[in-house]
Amino acid sequence: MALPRAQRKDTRVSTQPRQDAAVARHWRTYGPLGLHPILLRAMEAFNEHGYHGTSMRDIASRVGVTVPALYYHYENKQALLTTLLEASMRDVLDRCRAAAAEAGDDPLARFRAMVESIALSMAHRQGLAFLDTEIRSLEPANRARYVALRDYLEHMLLDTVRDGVARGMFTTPYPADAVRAVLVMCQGVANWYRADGPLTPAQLAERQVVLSLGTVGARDAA
Amino acid sequence: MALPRAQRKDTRVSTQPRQDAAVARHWRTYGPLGLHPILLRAMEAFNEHGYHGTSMRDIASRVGVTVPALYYHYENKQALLTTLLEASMRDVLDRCRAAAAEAGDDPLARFRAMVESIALSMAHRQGLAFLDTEIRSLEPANRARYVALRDYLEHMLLDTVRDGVARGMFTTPYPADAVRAVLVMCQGVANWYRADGPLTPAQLAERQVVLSLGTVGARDAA
DNA sequence: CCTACCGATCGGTAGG
DNA sequence: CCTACCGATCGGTAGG
Repeated sequence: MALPRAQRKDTRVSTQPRQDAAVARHWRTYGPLGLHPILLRAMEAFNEHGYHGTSMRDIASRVGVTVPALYYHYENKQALLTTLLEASMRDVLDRCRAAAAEAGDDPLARFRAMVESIALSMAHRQGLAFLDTEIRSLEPANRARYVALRDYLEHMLLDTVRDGVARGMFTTPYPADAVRAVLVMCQGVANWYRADGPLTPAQLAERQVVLSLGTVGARDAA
Repeated sequence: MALPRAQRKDTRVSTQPRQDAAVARHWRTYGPLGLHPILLRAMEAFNEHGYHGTSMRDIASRVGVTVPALYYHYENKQALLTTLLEASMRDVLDRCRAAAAEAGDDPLARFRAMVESIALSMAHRQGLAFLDTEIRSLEPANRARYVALRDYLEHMLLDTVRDGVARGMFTTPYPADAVRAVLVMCQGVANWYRADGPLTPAQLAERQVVLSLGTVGARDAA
């Protein structure tokens, strides 16, 4: 019983090579999602009907396999959701970290790069970003791990904003609230952005950067 | 069959007098919710487990009645959600309109009052505001009505921001995106605000006003 | 014995 | 408003 489980996990990892490769390249580069077909279809179903509104039978029929085939690859429905959400947040986090590292120590350049990277993630990975509304359906332990990742992102951004305030480059009297506002603004992109709309991801990201600079009270904003 | 339905509707209206009375008083005044116990418990359940994750039996047991009793008062589960969401959005809209009217024609005063009223709604009516995450579970016709109300709020705010830009009081190059950002910032309050936390609703609202002024590039922001 | 599944069905619960 | 139920479908698992 223990051996098959380990082997299943190896199967999962080996089916997601593209995503990791794309992340390793550059934070502004987005390749195909590279998700296992089961995860991809689960994501689509969760986004259309929500976690509880999606049946394993629905996911199975989208993939074109039977329900037991789903349980062969993933322990249960909860595992599908938590795998998706964690993969999503880790990707955002990795790219944001890379963007910050590339930008260097200047708070303004750092803040711009971080917000750009987050906004790009929301546009390029909208399907994953939209899943954020389902965190309530995570079991406590899974939610705790997800929230820890999200808090880490928030702290990274807050450190930069506080540094910018200390150096007189940002004027907001409420750095913590401003950071929360910036992140919720970016998250909100997942609700309305359309890839076939008038804005490219890069244009969308630039607008988010400008709006975010205003929110933290950057001197040269607007 | 037609007579009982009409009687049910009368019952619903007659059980919600307090809320309307509170709204009529002043946009900064918030009394008790005054929702029918079934709606109140349904709201709590939807917020804890989501629409599809909530069973009618769960709601019935919270109220202390049987499942068929629920169907006596409301047609089905969908009616509970759409009634809650529409009541919530109408209240926000009414208060925002009152705030705008009281503020007069100056775009800055008008924008401040509107954002304050929306933020106050999010803090005082957090349980209703949080339901916004469930709009996906509305049937098309119900969602259309809700979205129309939300769009009206957005247009009210956008008209004010555009007026402010035209008069040189706001400097944002992206009024529509800024308004969307401001509204999503306010909506985000429902996710993290705690009534037993350090901020009163009034303090929370003032912070949201300051952050929002930065987002639209108000001259005297921050 | 393994893998990658299948057809059928489990105990309970959904909205009505 | 309750008791007594329905057709169907839920998440998950049986043997092979």
